[in-house]
Amino acid sequence: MTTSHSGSDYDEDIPLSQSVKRKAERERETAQEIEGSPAPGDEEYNSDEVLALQPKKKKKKWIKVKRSKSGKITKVKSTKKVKKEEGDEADVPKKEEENEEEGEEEKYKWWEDQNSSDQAWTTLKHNGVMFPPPYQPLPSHVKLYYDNKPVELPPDAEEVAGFYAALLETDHGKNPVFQKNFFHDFLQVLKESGGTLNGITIESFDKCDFSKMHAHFELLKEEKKKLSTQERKQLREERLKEEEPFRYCELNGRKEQIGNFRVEPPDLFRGRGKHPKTGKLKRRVQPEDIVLNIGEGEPIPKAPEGHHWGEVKHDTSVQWLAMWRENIFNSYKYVRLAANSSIKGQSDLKKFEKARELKKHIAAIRKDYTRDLKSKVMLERQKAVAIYLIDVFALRAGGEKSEDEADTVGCCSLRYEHVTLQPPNTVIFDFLGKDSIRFYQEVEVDHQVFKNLAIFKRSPKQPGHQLFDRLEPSILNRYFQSYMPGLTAKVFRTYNASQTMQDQLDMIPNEGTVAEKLLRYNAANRTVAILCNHQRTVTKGHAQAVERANYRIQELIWQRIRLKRCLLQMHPEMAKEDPERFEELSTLTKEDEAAIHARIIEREEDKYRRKFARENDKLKFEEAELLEEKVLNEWLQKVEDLKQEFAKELETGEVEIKTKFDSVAKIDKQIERLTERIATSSVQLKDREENSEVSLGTSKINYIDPRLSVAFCKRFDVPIEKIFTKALRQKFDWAIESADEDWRF
DNA sequence: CTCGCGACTTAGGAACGCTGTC
DNA sequence: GACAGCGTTCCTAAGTCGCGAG
Repeated sequence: MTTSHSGSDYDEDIPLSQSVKRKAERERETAQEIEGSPAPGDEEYNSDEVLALQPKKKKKKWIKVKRSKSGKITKVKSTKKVKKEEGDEADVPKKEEENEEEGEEEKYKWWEDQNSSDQAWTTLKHNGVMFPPPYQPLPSHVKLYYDNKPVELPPDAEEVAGFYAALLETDHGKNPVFQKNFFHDFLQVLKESGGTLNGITIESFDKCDFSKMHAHFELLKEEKKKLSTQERKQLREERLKEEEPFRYCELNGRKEQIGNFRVEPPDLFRGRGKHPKTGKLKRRVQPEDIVLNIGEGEPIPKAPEGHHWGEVKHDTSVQWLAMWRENIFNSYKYVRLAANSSIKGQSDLKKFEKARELKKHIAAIRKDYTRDLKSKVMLERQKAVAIYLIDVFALRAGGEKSEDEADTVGCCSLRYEHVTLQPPNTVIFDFLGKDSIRFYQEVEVDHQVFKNLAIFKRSPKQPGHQLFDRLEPSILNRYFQSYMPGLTAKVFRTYNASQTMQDQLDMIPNEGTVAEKLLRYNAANRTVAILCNHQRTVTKGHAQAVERANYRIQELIWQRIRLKRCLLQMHPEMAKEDPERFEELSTLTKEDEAAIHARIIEREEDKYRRKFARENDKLKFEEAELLEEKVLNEWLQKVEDLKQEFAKELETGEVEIKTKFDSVAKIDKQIERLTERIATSSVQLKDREENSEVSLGTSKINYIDPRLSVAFCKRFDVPIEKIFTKALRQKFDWAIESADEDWRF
């Protein structure tokens, strides 16, 4: 926390408990001019609010000018209510064939229970955690080279070097910060394990050659890729069997899945964005580091041979089964239940019910912040603008961050340089949010918001300074509680996401094929994802994939044109009878057609060459006689024939009519088929492109009330499997079973 | 009464493995 | 029958926010 450091004391912010008075004050205020420079009234907050400007770096990196003390609100314990969604009118007939969830045991419908306990659990039984395998030293011919000389590393140091070598060619491996942090920790471990075994002293990262180690890991990867389906299955089964005891626990007497039962293996920390600590060694977790949480009186799982647990406790107020402290931030890691567990489901349901509750208050909140945009008290104005941003642009709260984390921001931590103002009321947001994902938006905002942002940026503030120098999430959240218990900044994201989804789904007409409905559902989903700024990086091959898909569509159109040419060849009079139908013939230029031919030829040749290589590979492996070059040439001759045919076709404009398509009826049918394929391919491509930078999953999993999707499926007769994967169906079982087609957010 | 810590949700990318297409 | 391309699952980092120790 930054403490008050300049001489001046700032205005006493009015405690919330006096909001009535605040209101009276505001009512005296007259409506302000909007356009042009801020009207005098806009600036009528106390003038002693001089902004402190000396960059004051304590723990915090960014200048916070003043922290205000606001009055406290009596906290209201959130009333827990288990929502009762009856409405299961036994009208779920088509679900019967869904037998994938092995329904051996009676399913526990926790959402039908009146559960109001504040304990996380009453009984809990589990087998502890699964440790990663111990380090396997590399074969003796695989070494790190230093100054071109092979280095004998003690296993502990070799392991760390290996972590880096594996990443050598990745973005992490090439990142200087990553390299520096890794190298520092590597030397540390090397020192701890007594230095190299062949007298080499390692001092300089640049003299280290990890390429041999890297090549070794690549080789392993290749081998793994080559495994046959059988071998894979075998390995999988072995793994599953080994995991079995750790996968499940007994919670309140019922078997439930555990989420991350595996202890995180040692590795180099891969921080996201410009992370100061990226590349540091994440050390191996020992049983002694682990705290188990388990029911009183239950058998304590055995720690691995020669080890013991750090601690065993019986805390029924928390959800975790085990935890340990990691060494990068000295923070905790927890082993908890899977997403499909009753505990997680309950929290989820509660979250959405809380968001729905906000519906009842949102009008008042909006009215109040609109009014407070003109408050005379700086804190109030900042609050109003911040809430506006959270409400309208779905920003996160934005808590303070320390120096040793990536520089990312949310609403309260926005800085001068993140917001650009373009009169009359356009704002450009440009900052890195959670996970260093860029938030870039040019938007028009409320005029008063615009004016206020200008005030918040006014000199002497400059880049590096906090926009909301008096705000922190806790202030906002405390204020939110006055509207509704449990209301916090993040509830707005849930509320706005689900409400948006509801609105979008309402606009979908109940018509068309399942595929069409799905497309529209995804479009709605996408609107939400965009609202929440859920992005993904386009995959490496994306541009190429799009190009290829476009080619495919072009080729389908070309095929259709050819068929139409056949029609005309057989019945020239058709051109006059239905000129529209043959319009597209003239849209294809000779150059385009030649290009299409060339592509097809190339692809065909490629195909045969690859086939040849593949079969010979196989034969070689079987030590059988290899195919002769002659075979390949025969295949290629086929392609050559095709090429000739194309060339002739291009020259004469005549298509050779195949017996397959020798009647009008046959051709018509084929044209119809092609037309269909062209349509679906085009739609799919468009959808894919629009999705290439948007991640739909995050909002589906965390923000959109699943009951919306369930209701949509029931109302529109879309199988739920089309929308929820198996894992999601398990996670949202409560929603699938409780929401009917009329359910509304 | 504060604030640092503890516990929880939310997040994107890597790894995995299935499937539709030729 | 191979295999690219894709969706799904796994992994763990990075947020939010309440609460209790001092």
